Amino acid sequence: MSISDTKEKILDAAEYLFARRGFHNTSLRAITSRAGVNLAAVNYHFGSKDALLEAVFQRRLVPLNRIRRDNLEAVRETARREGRRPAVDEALRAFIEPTLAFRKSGTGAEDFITLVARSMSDPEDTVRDVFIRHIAPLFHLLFETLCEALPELTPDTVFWRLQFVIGAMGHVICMTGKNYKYALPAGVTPVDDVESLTALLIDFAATGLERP
Amino acid sequence: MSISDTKEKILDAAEYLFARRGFHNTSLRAITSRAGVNLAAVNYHFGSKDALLEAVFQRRLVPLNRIRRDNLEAVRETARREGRRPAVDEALRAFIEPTLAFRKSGTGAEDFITLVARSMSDPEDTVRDVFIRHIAPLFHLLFETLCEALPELTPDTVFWRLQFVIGAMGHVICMTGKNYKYALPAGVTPVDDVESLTALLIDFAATGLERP
DNA sequence: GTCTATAGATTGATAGAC
DNA sequence: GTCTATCAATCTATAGAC
Repeated sequence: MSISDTKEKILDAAEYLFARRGFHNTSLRAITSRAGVNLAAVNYHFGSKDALLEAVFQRRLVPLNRIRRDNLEAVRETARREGRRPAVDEALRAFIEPTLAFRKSGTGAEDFITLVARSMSDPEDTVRDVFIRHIAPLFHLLFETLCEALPELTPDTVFWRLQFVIGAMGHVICMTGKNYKYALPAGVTPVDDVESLTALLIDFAATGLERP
Repeated sequence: MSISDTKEKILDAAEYLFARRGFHNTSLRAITSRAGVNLAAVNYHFGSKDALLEAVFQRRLVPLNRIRRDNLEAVRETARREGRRPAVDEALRAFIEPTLAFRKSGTGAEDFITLVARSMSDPEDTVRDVFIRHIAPLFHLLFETLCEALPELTPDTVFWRLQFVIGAMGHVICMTGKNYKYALPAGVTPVDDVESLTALLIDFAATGLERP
């Protein structure tokens, strides 16, 4: 078995279990058992459990962040070329759409995005720090773009409204995750359709952000 | 030392530590050590660690839910008497204001509301189930009130927009918690003022909910 | 690179003296 | 009700054979 094969198996199993049970509540035994590899393989290939978490984030978040960054910069560039300010809904879409799209990827990425959303409010510093470290530069770019799009608002207002949007997105990601149970009120049909939910969120968020 | 004294001490310590480190990551030894009581006291007074979590929720969530329920029913009653529909921002305020007010209570309730917000997306079923069990009836009442306030929207739309609001509120509760670190962008001043943040959230949420 | 075996520490829970 | 002492299970990490 080649090196990368075992590493990939471990990453897949860790992603699956971290998302469903949490980092601290997932043992290396559970990971290696699910991956079908030896217990000692994690420490051989990654060094420690913490380093494994970092590797799980790295594998998917680096490509995802590249997409989100390219999208955001395209929105700014287009607006600049057309001599107008970037549109709020375009900026939000550049960030939100590729994020929620993980849900319909059909690969283990579905689990990954749940892991990221949960990491945002994880009580453990270890986990939350990994999240913040990976997301901070991108969040900053989104914030700047929205400030350009909404020059009549104070940066403070834009900042907190953006936090509301981040919170809303994180929550629906958790809710639509595999092991989240909630009782739908009578008359409400479950929305399995990622595109509809994305559109609903972007409309809601843009309307709230643009309030005078 | 009386019975209730020891029980209260344990509840205070558990609340503090569960909020900051998470349920699974907090040992009974850490709790009893902080409370200044014997290790065996938790199992004597509460039966198990799970039962202790339930008691921590009970102590503060029962009174809080009574306030939120009374507020919501007052909003409906006033609207009915005046022959109009309930206002969206009034309904939101009835729910959000007493929740965020925990932050400035000066007691351990500050920690408690962080614990609740984090429980919403906790990876462990044990924790999330306690949250859902306590919040479900109240969420249902808020949902119904908003459906009355927004009869031109489908229940599906109201449901998901309300979820966005819940997510936004939970996220700012986590963010303003004691041990949450984040880098403020240049030009943004930290908002310590709970009232301002509450108003900002209600305005944002009402605007998004009322979108046609 | 993969495996077994185990060290070393921590956990929730309980038995039994006082 | 409170305490000490301890059990049995779990955990991460590593040493060393193959």
